[in-house]
Amino acid sequence: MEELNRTKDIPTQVKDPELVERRRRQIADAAVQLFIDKGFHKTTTRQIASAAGFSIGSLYEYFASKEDILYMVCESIHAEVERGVTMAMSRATGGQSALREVIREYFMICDRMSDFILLIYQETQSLPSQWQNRVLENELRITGLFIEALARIASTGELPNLDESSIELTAHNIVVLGHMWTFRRWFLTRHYSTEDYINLQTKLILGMCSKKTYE
Amino acid sequence: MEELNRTKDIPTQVKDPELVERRRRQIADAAVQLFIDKGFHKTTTRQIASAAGFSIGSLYEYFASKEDILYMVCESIHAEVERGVTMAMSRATGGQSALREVIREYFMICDRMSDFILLIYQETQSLPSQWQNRVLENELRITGLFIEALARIASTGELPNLDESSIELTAHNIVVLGHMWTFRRWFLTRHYSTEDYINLQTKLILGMCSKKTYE
DNA sequence: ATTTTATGAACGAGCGCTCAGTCATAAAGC
DNA sequence: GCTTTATGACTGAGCGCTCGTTCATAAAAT
Repeated sequence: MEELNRTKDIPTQVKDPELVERRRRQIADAAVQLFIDKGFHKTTTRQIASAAGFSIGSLYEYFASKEDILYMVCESIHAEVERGVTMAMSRATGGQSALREVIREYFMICDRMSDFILLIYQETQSLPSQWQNRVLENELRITGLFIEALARIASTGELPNLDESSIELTAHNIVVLGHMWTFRRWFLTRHYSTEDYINLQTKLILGMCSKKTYE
Repeated sequence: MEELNRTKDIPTQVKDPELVERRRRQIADAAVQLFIDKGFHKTTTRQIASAAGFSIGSLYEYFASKEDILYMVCESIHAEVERGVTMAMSRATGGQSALREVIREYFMICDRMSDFILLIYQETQSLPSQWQNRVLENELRITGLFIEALARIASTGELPNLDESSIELTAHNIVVLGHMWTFRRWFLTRHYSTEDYINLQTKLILGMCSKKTYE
């Protein structure tokens, strides 16, 4: 889980910035697991402090509120997802199969980060609204990566019947169908392996993009 | 919002069953709005009672716990969605365009019930686990309606290249892409009207179902 | 010696839930 | 018909407790 510049905005009492970053990461790593296991509201600040290996007092040297901790957790999660997607895209070769590869990598990230992504779905609403917006912006930025990738592929002449609007919506669809693997996991894993899911969804998504439509 | 037989399982002190039903509906209607506005955890039992026009004491004559109220709210929401989908399906004519119609009706339901569907995504985790399972079963039953509908259409020879697995996953996709309109509303409404969204998604989903695939 | 960081007891607001009591209505007794 | 008793829906002050947060103090670092 990675520290972000964004978290500069969270106020602290402590002077040494390097220490702040180290401790915050320590706290966030402890908190995220508790949030996943019990939810934000049922996790107490004392539990977070002790899981991170500090006193409750110290915790409040590094964060001004419990919600700040949640915010940092959400930021870290999105940062990791974004990092993964960006890497996958820079690795991907061009053309039609680039899309397959990117989808595969993205779905693998969703698989690996299931619990974390689910947490964002469930607890974003618990954030103060200015931070809710930040989290939604993150979601949008990640979707934007897919829009760019699709546009790049479309500009090479593949995906002939996708206009701009369709490209944008398809990007959202891909992102959300990745999330679907996380929030319908309880059911989907009974019927599909990760591989099956990726292959089948890839087939369906490519069907979305690359053919004549009924009008 | 509709009362369900399912809620028989919720215990009560009150003898008259008709009164129980009336009062519970009254409480649920008040509670759902509070839950949507402030979330389950930030809504207090006193607020629910007073919004329903009772004392806190009475509230506990009809429900044994705050979580019971959330459970009933979730059940009512799913009941209404299921009712809508079932009606749409019985109305739908046969053939290719039946799918279009059903998707349209379902997406309209999602539009109308946005806040409610979002609530289920956010607060199902706050339920005791046996009731969580009930809610997930509801979600599955609704998906099942789409599986049946797709199977019916496929059996007429339309949708040639959908095997059983693809039909099932496509049903999940349709359900979730309807939900997407609710949980990405903050962004999607900036770019698409409800009509645009339905038309574009319908085009993309039909693309999923009805064409040769790349292998 | 002074500044910075760490501690955990203490605080008090707020929570879900209870329960002794009220009161309108209905049944029973006369 | 009138009085008494029984019923059960309804009330709300208050209990017991948990929680996020603070702050006086100690320890460590410089």
